[in-house]
Amino acid sequence: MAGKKQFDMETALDAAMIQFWRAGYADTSVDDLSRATGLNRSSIYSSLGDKDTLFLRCLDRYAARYGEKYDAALSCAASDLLTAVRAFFDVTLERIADPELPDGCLVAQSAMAIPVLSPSVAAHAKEALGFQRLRLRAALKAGRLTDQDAEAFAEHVAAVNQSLAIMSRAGASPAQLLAIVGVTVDALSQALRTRE
Amino acid sequence: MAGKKQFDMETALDAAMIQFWRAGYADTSVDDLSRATGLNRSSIYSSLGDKDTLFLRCLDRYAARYGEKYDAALSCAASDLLTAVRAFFDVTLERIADPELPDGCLVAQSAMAIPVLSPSVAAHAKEALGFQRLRLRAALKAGRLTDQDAEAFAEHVAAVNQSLAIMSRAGASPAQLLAIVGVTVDALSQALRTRE
DNA sequence: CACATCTTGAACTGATTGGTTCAAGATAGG
DNA sequence: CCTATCTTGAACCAATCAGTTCAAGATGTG
Repeated sequence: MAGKKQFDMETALDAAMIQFWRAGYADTSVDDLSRATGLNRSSIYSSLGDKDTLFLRCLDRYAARYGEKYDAALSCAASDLLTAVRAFFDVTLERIADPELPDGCLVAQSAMAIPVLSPSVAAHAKEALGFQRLRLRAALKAGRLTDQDAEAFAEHVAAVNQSLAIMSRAGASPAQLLAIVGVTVDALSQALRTRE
Repeated sequence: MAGKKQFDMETALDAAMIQFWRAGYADTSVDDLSRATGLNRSSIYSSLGDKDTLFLRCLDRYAARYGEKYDAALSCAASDLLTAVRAFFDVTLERIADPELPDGCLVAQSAMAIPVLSPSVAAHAKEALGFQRLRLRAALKAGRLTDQDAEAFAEHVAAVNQSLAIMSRAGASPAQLLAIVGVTVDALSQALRTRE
């Protein structure tokens, strides 16, 4: 079988992304990637690059895909900040609830592995986390929070969001995850109420 | 050199623990452990067991050591819950601030790697996280929180505490980490105030 | 001094790692 | 039908992995 592309690049990249997402960089071998994508070993190198390059592409793919969703969730921040932040967390909660996808978060996992990742991969992971904070800071300022509160809440919400990755990996139930974000949402609600 | 023990077991275990803590299970080879402990390869197997056994010992060691500190921090929960929770977070923040120790948290890192860890190691990691929640739940109930609030805050505080591991790995500053826990502490303070 | 005890370094096994190469074969366009 | 193009599987490489074994040597005790 040959002549034309035998596989769909997007599907293959998704499969590789999910493999990295589930097992992490260190615990994913090129053979694992071959099995996950259904692609031949040599096809991976010729079409997707070496392990490092491919991981970078998957990380960026992940950040772009869910970054868009987070952006969309926060788009109503100016008119209804509380709903926006709830929607922000929902992006994560729904992703975790999806049985097709691994638990956790590729960015969180990569951040955790930074001391043993290549500099460029580490930089991309940091960048993805930093972008998340920027997103949140902008949304919180667009809401009715003071600059100081917006900064603090941006750090907090980003951190709580990442904590869902750890907790879901450890087998936390949807109810437990909801309790985690609930306290944060209540705190935000309270902060908004006192400033009315 | 021989005849009597040439190395201090406690020092060696600490060195191994720190190596796992920094690089994680998958990214730590037995040679790394040999280098970190200063022990010979064969000494590791004869004195500390194989990689899996040693990792388990390090994980338990870590959980016991910091578990005690968390317990001590929460001991004043009944009389002053807010101070207790602040002290709880301080255990983590001080550990992160210690330049002798890696950033992050061995338990958080192990939890994140659960899908690729051996069942027994995964169980210990889950157990450590579960114990943390029990600790917190007991403390929050001993304070003046309702059962419902205590449950939710226990999940939340445990999660935020773990999030510090991710954020510190990604290079968050002490001020950023403080902002993260600040929102939680404020929320707890608020919850206590409304119930007075 | 001599013995028993323990550590050490080094060698070794078999499996797996990331990475590369290439002949064989299947296909599409001419 | 023929040819140029591409994928495929398999083999190969050097390096590293976890794990084991053992002779050599150093030590404290008797």
